[in-house]
Amino acid sequence: MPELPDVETLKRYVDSTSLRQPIEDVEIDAPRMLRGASAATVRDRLKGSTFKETARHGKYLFIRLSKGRWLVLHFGMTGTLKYFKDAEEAPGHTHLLLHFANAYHLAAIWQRRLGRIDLAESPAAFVEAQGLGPDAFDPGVDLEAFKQMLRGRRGAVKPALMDQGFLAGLGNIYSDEILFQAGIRPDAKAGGLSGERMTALHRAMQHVLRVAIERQADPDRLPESWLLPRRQEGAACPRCGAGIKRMSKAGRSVYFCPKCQR
DNA sequence: ACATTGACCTGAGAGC
DNA sequence: TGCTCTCAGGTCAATG
Repeated sequence: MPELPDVETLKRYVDSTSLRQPIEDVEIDAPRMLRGASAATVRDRLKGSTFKETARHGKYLFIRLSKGRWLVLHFGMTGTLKYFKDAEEAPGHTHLLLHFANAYHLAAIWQRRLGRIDLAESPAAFVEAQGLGPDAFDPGVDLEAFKQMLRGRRGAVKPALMDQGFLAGLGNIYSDEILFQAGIRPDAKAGGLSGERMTALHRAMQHVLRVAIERQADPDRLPESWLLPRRQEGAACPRCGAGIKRMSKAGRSVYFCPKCQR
């Protein structure tokens, strides 16, 4: 699930459910997912805090705690959040569970344990320490900045888009979608794209992210004209009807239309 | 600098 | 039904 639009949706979910509620108790069972702060430190910091505000950078969600510092969550491939009332509703694979004073609960769930829980002084400090590039949806990444960044890359365009140190937030699914909408082959050289194609790529990136966020990153609500609902080998390209191709690259599947993307 | 591979985890779906 | 195999929206380290 969690690429930039999914994490933005989770951020808004926290905003609409969990702000300003005192946290009365905390359960953590996530040894491998804690890399910076220990479970005890995270628990102490959360317990008795409220959530003051949220922020997002790339695929990371940050939540400012009233006792100071920010909770950092990364959702890996299967992570998500659930806010609920009845304790019996606690989902399986919950690795962080907060009990609010209003008797509601917030569960952070990772079916596969690929994810991260941490504390940071600030989102900016974390982004710096982690070596993340600018957020892909940041207006500061305007066309000129984007072109400048691409020109410095020698490799293929898809790995560049997915490189969190280059641009933060895009993963396998959305980078395929953006390249599809821009009409660019995933294995085209990033730095060798014409100015026109870089412009198309930038426009597609903005468009895909904006629409996906508007639709709460729900695959069932994304436009039929997108590649996303047909990411399977041989499916009909929504634009030209040709068969969608699948390639394996760096251990991940790449889907594209060989006719529309050149 | 860049690309590839395997490891980390668990579950779903396909094929037999 | 049950087994085995492959794959899944991410990242990191190690290797060519």
